[in-house]
Amino acid sequence: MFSKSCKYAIRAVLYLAVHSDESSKIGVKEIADSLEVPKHFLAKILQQLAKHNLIASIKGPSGGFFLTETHINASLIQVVYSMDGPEMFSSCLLGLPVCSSDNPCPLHVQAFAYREGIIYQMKHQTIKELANRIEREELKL
Amino acid sequence: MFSKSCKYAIRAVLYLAVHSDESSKIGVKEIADSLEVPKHFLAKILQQLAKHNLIASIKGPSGGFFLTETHINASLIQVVYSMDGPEMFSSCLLGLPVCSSDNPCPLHVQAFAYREGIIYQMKHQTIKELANRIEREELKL
DNA sequence: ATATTAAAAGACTTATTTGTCTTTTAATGG
DNA sequence: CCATTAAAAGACAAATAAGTCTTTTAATAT
Ligand code: FES
Ligand code: FES
Repeated sequence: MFSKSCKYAIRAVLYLAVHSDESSKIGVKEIADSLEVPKHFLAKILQQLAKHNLIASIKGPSGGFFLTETHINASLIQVVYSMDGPEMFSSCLLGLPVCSSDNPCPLHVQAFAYREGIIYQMKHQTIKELANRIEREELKL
Repeated sequence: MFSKSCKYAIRAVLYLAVHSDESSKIGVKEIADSLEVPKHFLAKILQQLAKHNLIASIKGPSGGFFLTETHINASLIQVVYSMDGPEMFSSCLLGLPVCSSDNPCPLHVQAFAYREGIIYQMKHQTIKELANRIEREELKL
């Protein structure tokens, strides 16, 4: 469903949501170590997220990555979109050229419900809310 | 979610379910043309399905691929399993090493529920039932 | 038997994704 | 200003997935 880059991106953003803020930035190394993902690969992903204004970054000593109030009140859907593009939201489970309820494939009904369910959550829940739930319920990253 | 091979495989099996039987076999060319997928690539996929006994094949003149009564009463889940292996049924949406309700990732609740929905359908519906529905509702392949 | 047909098998190429490494740029503190 | 720190940028390399092509094997009909 998601590419590896996208999975790493989601986890990294949530990690930042839980652990960082304006005054305590976090470096790639710490994130990569915590999430157990390749450091340099993650660096490129974080760069891309920063370029799309989904996370903030500052160079130099005491620099690193962090989320501002704006970032943390956004939804995860932006992250998915910036990593994997729009296809995920609209593509047919069987790879047919269009996915539509008017002209559905044999698996459309379930597939559509599945996709919409996940999208709905990612769209209508802020990163902050997710981060709170992660801390409250001690969810994995 | 599914690899391209797996998508082609599902579509090909459903195509055979609708159009073939013991007495009217179908060649790779016809299937590839109908589904608009690369012929030689599909050939390898059909070979693999045949080797796993999910479809039947006969060489030579008037040969081709087809489904027997046994094949058509099986479920699609076998096809997925034989192409993409068991990961799809058990892997975490965020790529964490294990997916479990005991130790869930932040997206587990939705991801799990909806995944189970698709798996349930693929597991408890026979290929024959699906084929009937495809003809009745004129679904795409 | 033999020519024909179509799948089986396997070698190979291309494309995409994932991962690594090095160099450059910018911010900070002394 | 200068040394240090950490992200940005970009060039590569490896791994996997997707697709192509050729040769071999088996079934059929003449
Ligand atoms: S048409 Fe296939 S999932 Fe919607
Ligand atoms: S733990 Fe991530 S989907 Fe179940």
